Amino acid sequence: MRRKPGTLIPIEEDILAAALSLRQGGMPHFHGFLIAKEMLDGTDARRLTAQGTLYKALDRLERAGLLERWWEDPEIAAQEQRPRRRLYQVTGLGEQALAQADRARPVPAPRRTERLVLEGE
Amino acid sequence: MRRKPGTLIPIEEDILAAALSLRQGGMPHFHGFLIAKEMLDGTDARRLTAQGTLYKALDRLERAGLLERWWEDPEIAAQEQRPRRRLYQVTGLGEQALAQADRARPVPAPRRTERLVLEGE
DNA sequence: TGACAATAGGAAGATATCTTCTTATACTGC
DNA sequence: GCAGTATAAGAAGATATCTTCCTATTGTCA
Repeated sequence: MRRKPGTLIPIEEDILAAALSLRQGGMPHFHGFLIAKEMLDGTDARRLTAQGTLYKALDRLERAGLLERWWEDPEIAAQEQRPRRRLYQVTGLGEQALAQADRARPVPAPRRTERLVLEGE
Repeated sequence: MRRKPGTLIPIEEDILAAALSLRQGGMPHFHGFLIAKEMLDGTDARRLTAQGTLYKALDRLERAGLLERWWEDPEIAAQEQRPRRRLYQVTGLGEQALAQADRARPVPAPRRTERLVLEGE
């Protein structure tokens, strides 16, 4: 789906928001798998399939300069007996972009974290 | 399924045989995923599922001293952008055990690499 | 021979990342 | 408003290893 240049699409906003929320929780950086779980936690768990979607979004955000990324020291992964992680951090530009997106959509259509109470509930 | 102590079961023979065949082909050691593909190549491809079966067999062989294993240098895995591998090598004991199993079963029931020609083929 | 115990087999999923291919959708320009 | 295009979404699979849980099978002993 074509995108208006300079705008964020929902999954990108979600990633940035989740990342900042993690940072406030004391996690200075994150990795793809973690953010995937984080993003699925609150919301309707659309399977952890579609990981391609997430990793591609991370790619875009990195290329746009909204995220920085680097590989974790492979020794650490080896010590912890798991595949190595790629670590990400929101840049200043990323924070700005999210703030701007929030301003642009001040009273949005119901957010994923909210829900309408439908009749019959 | 209970096993008579000191004997090899088919999957274990297959692993040792495949490993020795690889060694003769110039590969001094192997990793689980490789041997899995190797073993499935000639035979009826029972899906690469049941990897648990293979890794558990590798575990047994290692514990029995028929295989040695060690982790590949994590730097190499990182350089090649893939998960790290656990490397295996058949020990002298392993070779002996395979030879003995072959002697014990000189004209075996049709091997996986052979097949009977059934009527209608 | 029949029951039981021990162990192997297999399915499924966790841990991570990334690629390819097809489908769906949003934007843009006419 | 509609057609066409660019791009995102999603499914699926590759790369590796390992765990858990349930089922099937085999050997042993009574």
